[in-house]
Amino acid sequence: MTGATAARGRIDKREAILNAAFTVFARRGYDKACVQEIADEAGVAKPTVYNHLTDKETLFRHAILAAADAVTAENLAIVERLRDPGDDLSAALSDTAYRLLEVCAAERARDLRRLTYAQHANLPDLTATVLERTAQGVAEALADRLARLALAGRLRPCDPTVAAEQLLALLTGPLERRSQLGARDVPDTELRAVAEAAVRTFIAAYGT
Amino acid sequence: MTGATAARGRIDKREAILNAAFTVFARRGYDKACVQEIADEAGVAKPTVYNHLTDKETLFRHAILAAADAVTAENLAIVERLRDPGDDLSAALSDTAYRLLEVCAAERARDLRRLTYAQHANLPDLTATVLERTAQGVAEALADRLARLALAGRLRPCDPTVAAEQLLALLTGPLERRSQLGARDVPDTELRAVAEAAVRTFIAAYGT
Amino acid sequence: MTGATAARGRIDKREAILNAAFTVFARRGYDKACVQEIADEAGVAKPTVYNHLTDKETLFRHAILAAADAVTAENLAIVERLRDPGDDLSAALSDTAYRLLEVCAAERARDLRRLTYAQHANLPDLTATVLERTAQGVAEALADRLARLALAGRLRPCDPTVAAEQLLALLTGPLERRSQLGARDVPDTELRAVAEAAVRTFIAAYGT
Amino acid sequence: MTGATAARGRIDKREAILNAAFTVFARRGYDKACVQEIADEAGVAKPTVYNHLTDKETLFRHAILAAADAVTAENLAIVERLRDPGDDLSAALSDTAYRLLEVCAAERARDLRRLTYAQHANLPDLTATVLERTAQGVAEALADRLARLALAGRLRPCDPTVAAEQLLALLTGPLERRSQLGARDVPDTELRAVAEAAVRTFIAAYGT
DNA sequence: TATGAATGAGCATTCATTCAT
DNA sequence: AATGAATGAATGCTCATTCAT
Repeated sequence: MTGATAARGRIDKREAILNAAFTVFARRGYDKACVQEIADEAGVAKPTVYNHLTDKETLFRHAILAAADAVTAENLAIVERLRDPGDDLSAALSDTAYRLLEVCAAERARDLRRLTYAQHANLPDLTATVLERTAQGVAEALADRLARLALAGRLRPCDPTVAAEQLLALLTGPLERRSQLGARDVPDTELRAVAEAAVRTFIAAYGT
Repeated sequence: MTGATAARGRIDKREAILNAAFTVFARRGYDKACVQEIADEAGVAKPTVYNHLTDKETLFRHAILAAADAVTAENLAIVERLRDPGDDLSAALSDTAYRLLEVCAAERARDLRRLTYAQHANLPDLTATVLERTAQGVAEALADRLARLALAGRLRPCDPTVAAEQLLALLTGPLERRSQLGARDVPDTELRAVAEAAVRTFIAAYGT
Repeated sequence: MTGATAARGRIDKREAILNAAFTVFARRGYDKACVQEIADEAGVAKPTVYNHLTDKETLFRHAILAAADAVTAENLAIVERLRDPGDDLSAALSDTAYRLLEVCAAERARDLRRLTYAQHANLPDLTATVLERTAQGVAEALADRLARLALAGRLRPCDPTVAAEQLLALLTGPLERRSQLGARDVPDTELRAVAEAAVRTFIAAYGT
Repeated sequence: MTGATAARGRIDKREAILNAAFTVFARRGYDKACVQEIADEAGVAKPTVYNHLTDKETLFRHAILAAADAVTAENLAIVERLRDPGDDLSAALSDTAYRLLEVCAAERARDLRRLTYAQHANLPDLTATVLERTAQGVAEALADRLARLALAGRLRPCDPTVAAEQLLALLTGPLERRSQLGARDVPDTELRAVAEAAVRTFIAAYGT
């Protein structure tokens, strides 16, 4: 067996632990989650968890950040598609909007949001970091796209940061209320409706 | 001592406990908050807390609901003012918007939001109840006002529920991002800017 | 039941815990002793131990100091008898010496010594305090007696501190070696022999 | 590389481990010392420690015994010098006494004493062995010298075992009290004073 | 032989909750 | 009604020890 394989095994185990941690934290919340349960979920012994991640807190931070990066990657890929919106801008935006909602409504994003939010009192810096890596990043990427569209005359001249912020608000606000902060699964049709409504309002305000 | 006075004393004590509970829960989070600290904060002995409120969970529920009702009352009062918007609709909406933001940005509302959100995994029904009593109620009240305005021809005909939802989203979404989910105090001028931007977009989409 | 009785109960429990603690610490050593075993020995629940004594370390300190005070009281009472030595000084000293050896050879004193000594690396201040309260105190009391005896012409003029120190050394040194640092019970006749030899040497050096 | 060299390397590593062990045990005490720290101190991996020494306990025993032998060798060499005391017996004894005190006051001897003593409850046989190899051996060697001196008429006829025991007691007793069981470094002048006083008393009792 | 990685067992400490007063 | 005291149940974390390489 090669050293590379062994290293791979180590990394796999670490990843397994982080995944298990996210799962369990999402299931129980930070405080009620116990390291033993995470270890069980990951199929390792408790001290192995500590060997890899020091601390319950460290474990939490890494699990959260990993999830945040995954969610962000998905969202950025979606926004990126707006680089080439085609002829029907409204349709392109609706598509983007719907896809973003899909990601946000998915379990991982909801759990991530909830867990981060919940620990704000104890781990204030984590909130900031996560926000930066998720919402902020996506908002900026979207602002970039909107700026280009405005420059191309397909949107009225505007502050692209505010425009992006508002478009995202029009998506996530209604989503949150309808999902009851993630308690309820929002059916696909409703997702689509929210996306349509958001884009309609957005175009009314920012379209040419 | 009259019976009424005694009863008053009892009620006062209960209220003191609930206030203390909200304070401590906000400070530490549900799990890290311990009943002893709440008792101390309320100036009573631990068993007294149990005498009045049975359970840590019950205590939490009541403390949260009391805060929710207080916040809602404030918000409803603000929305109510839209019943008589005066000549300048845009100005009236901006005023309403700004005042709502003020309430949402205030500590109590932020704590309420955070605490509720955080316990979603453990107390799912509480999330629903709080949502109903706060956001939902305010959204409906706002929808009522918008419906009247549309009927009066001061807004274009529209689904008032969606309109209200979107106006609120345009307020709370940007607020949350700017406050970093409540981590940072948003200065008054920024609050005003968010309100203006929201109303501008809203009027563009729904104005006549 | 009166308040006094209740308070008594509280104090009794505290004392029971301290006694149990000393017993268990003596049996297992500081680190190997576990609080659960102490609680069991005292017939209380583990948290009760913590209610009364905060900490494993605090528990240890108090248990040790209580034992130290008890041992010291015994020794001081013995030394005190030298205040009235009677006609045969040598006999009086032998009696004192033997009684001191008895105390030092007894289990409690041996355990105390061992436990204190053992934790010196971790709790250096405790060593000092215990030494002060035991050896130091007894040495001083003995020096007082010897000073009076010298003054009365029954011992040759000398530094009573050194004399006391040496007399004690002549007792404890051989005792320790013979008991193998407390491992072996030294039979009474050996105790007596050590006392005799010590006093003989002492009188040879300090007698008139 | 010759087999001998390899063997040497092996032995060196073993010695390094034993030294590291003694250092760490002295620093932390038996229970608080952890094998990892010893391995680090020795510059080897943890399993290597186990390969060489089986057990934490075995490791402890060997480390202690090695130190005991070293201390004893020093002490025996000192006592040996009494074989040729010169004209001034008192001076020769004082010199011996002072040198013995120096060794006993040194860190290694103190640590050895403390560690052995501390583990008496758990490793009773070790106490006995160490005592035999150190105090006992030295006491016997000293008794041999004293016997010869008595035979040569330079000391009064006496039981040399008791005489040796008492001389040693007059040295170590005061030393321990003054060093607070090893907590405090005893300055050289005090060491000398103790030695002088001990020899003075000894000569008074046993001189011719 | 030497080691990186994994684990079983154990322990201090905390806390919600309940009695007895 | 209010409280001081007591407790059962958990949980984070450490460490001696062992595999697999």
